[in-house]
Amino acid sequence: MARKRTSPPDSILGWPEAEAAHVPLDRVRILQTALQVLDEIGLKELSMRKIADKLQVKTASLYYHFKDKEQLMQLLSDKISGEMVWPEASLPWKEQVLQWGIQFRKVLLQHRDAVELFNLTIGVGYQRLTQIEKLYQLFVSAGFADPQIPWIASMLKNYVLGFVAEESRLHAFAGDEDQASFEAMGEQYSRFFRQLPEEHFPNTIRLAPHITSTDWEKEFSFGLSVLIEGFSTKLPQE
Amino acid sequence: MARKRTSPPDSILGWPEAEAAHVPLDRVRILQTALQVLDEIGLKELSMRKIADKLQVKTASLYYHFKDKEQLMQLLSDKISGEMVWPEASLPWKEQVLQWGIQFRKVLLQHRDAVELFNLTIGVGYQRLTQIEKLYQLFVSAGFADPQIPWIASMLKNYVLGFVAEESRLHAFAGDEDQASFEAMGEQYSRFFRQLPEEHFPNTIRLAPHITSTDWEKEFSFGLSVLIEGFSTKLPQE
DNA sequence: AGATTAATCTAATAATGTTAGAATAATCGA
DNA sequence: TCGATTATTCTAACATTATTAGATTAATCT
Repeated sequence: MARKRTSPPDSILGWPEAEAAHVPLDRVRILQTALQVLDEIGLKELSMRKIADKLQVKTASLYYHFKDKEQLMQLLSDKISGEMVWPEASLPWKEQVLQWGIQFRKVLLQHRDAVELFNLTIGVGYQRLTQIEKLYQLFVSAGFADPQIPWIASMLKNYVLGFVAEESRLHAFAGDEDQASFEAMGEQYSRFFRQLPEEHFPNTIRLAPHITSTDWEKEFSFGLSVLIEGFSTKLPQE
Repeated sequence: MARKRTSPPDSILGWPEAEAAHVPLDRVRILQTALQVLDEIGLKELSMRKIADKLQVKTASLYYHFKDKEQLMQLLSDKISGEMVWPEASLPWKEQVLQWGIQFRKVLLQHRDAVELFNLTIGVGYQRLTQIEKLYQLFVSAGFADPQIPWIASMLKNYVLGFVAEESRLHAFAGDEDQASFEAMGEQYSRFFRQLPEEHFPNTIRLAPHITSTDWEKEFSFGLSVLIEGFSTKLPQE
């Protein structure tokens, strides 16, 4: 894994790889590998040491580039946010909301524990602010009243975050080893419901099949539709 | 803070306080004081050591009663959930949803960092399961279709969690020292918006006044109303 | 080449969750 | 009431964490 630098490899003179020995650190490169580490071992295991190790650098060096771990995580969440793809501004607003939600969910699912990271940090970075700005823009042009726009935008954002949180929580609950264990997942999960005392949780038990074998795509767009319809009722008539 | 036990205080003979020296530990008492500690110093500072200290007990003793910190936090969130007050089942379902949301938010605001605690643990405890069970019951009697009930209930729960998360996050952002610094809070908060580059965040800046001086009660019931209206559109006609 | 700044490392600190095994307290059977 | 058994709590250690001060090396500029 770690490449030795004592005896440089026999390579053509001036070949770039030769003196790529110790590339200096910078925020971008640190965040890059931090994201890699996150994807590999998850948020709970993500530590300054592990990031530094992967960079072949001592832990303390990171503190020259970041105030503390919180700032690093802050910027990490911002980097992830930067992967957002914006919906076409020409589309009707309902379609735009739909696309925004789909894209946001996609980004969150792309990186391990991304939701937890988002919930742990405040969205004051450039990318995350832009994300909200775009939402505001969307609802402004849809004709919503100014005071309600931040409320609506917040609801939409929180819906996606909450949804993906639950989605990946259940993935973890069922054991994340194989992705082929789709069967076993439903099994282990619904075993939990079966052991509940029937007299206290009649509805939970009766609805269990619908919970354990939910179609995430369907559930997600159902929720978006609920929100969009709900928003519509608050749209001022003209 | 810690009371010495070497020389018992001069007190009337047989006075109860005298031999209240070492009450044995049990889950209930530990969780009680854990909740106290949480309210005093917050989730980030909550440690096994601090809980044990308050109980005048060594840290390791807690591990006789709990598997690990996660289980303790798990049951702690469950205890908080137990403070829920359920809405009257005789009320119309829309009113019940409203009351459920209001009560849940109230409970979450009652304890420091309760939302973060809820987000960090999975809701498989008795009280939290009951909370969901009640929601299911509510939507069943309202006449919703079975497959959608878990979806709707999840949305409602996540809305309250997301809302209170944001609410208390902004409290913290503005400095939680004085509760009298309601003015200063808006000030420090809106200073943040003023320093944003105008060309990139026109909407955010224009809407800033509505964000910094939002009426939380109004915003909360607005959101509940959006959800209720949205749910209504999914109600099967009969 | 010499001096100044930038970047990284060494080494230490305080705090965390957790565990094995010793010591104590409580309980129960005779 | 004694002895043995079980239930709790403590002692003492481990490994890991984030963070910092100050020494050391590398890079840059005059």
